[in-house]
Amino acid sequence: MRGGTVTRLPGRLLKRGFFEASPEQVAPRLLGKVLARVTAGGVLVGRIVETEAYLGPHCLPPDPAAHSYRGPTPRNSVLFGPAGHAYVYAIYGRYFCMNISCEVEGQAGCVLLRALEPVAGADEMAVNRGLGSGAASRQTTPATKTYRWGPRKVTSGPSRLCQALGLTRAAHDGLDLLDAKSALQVRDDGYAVDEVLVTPRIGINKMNEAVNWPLRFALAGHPCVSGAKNLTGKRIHLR
DNA sequence: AGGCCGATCCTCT
DNA sequence: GAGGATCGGCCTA
Repeated sequence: MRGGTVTRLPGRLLKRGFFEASPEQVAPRLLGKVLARVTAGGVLVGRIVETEAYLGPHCLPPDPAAHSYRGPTPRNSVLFGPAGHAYVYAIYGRYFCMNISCEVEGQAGCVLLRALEPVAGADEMAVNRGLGSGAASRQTTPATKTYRWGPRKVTSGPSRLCQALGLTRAAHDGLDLLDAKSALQVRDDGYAVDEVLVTPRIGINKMNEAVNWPLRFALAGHPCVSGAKNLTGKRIHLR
């Protein structure tokens, strides 16, 4: 079953060391792990099915697409702190995106969460998205390939997943994701990942070399990966 | 099914 | 003062 109300957190917390590494390493390894938000009424859980790596300014060459590219600012300060913390920022005046800080304290670098698969609390997620309760389990229309409903409409996209889990900068930026008392946690429930799709990042369009860097990772063939296109790339197996 | 466009406001220069 | 790590609606077909 999927989407029912749950109060128990699945699996176990990840270790700090998991995130004290290059985002390029962390991003693919994060696939299959779960993001859990503890609310007053229960727990919203989504499996991470799509990520992107953003490299810190200490890297050579540095990553011009990263928010940390020009060094610490009030907004991105979490990125320069310890690993395993949430960096939530507002974009286009209406949306939020969520990242997880990587590297040791003092170095920036992060992983952007681009898509989840609802695991628990799917109905509440659908309501948070402004869709009807039950939208996550409602069938889509395969004939036209247009996803009017279904889990894809609920948590597929970096700002959609924030809306689904009710994540905001005010409430969640800077939270430690590896603390059992935290309202937002990343956990491992033993889900085994097979094939990983690797492509360039989405929305990085400026004329620089970083446009083509293969830093987007997704569970190959998973229906909740964002975008109907952008699915071409090499496929790898994690070692 | 794919492309374009506007919304909307915060952040940094 | 410019420009977003986006989204959804509307257009063409």
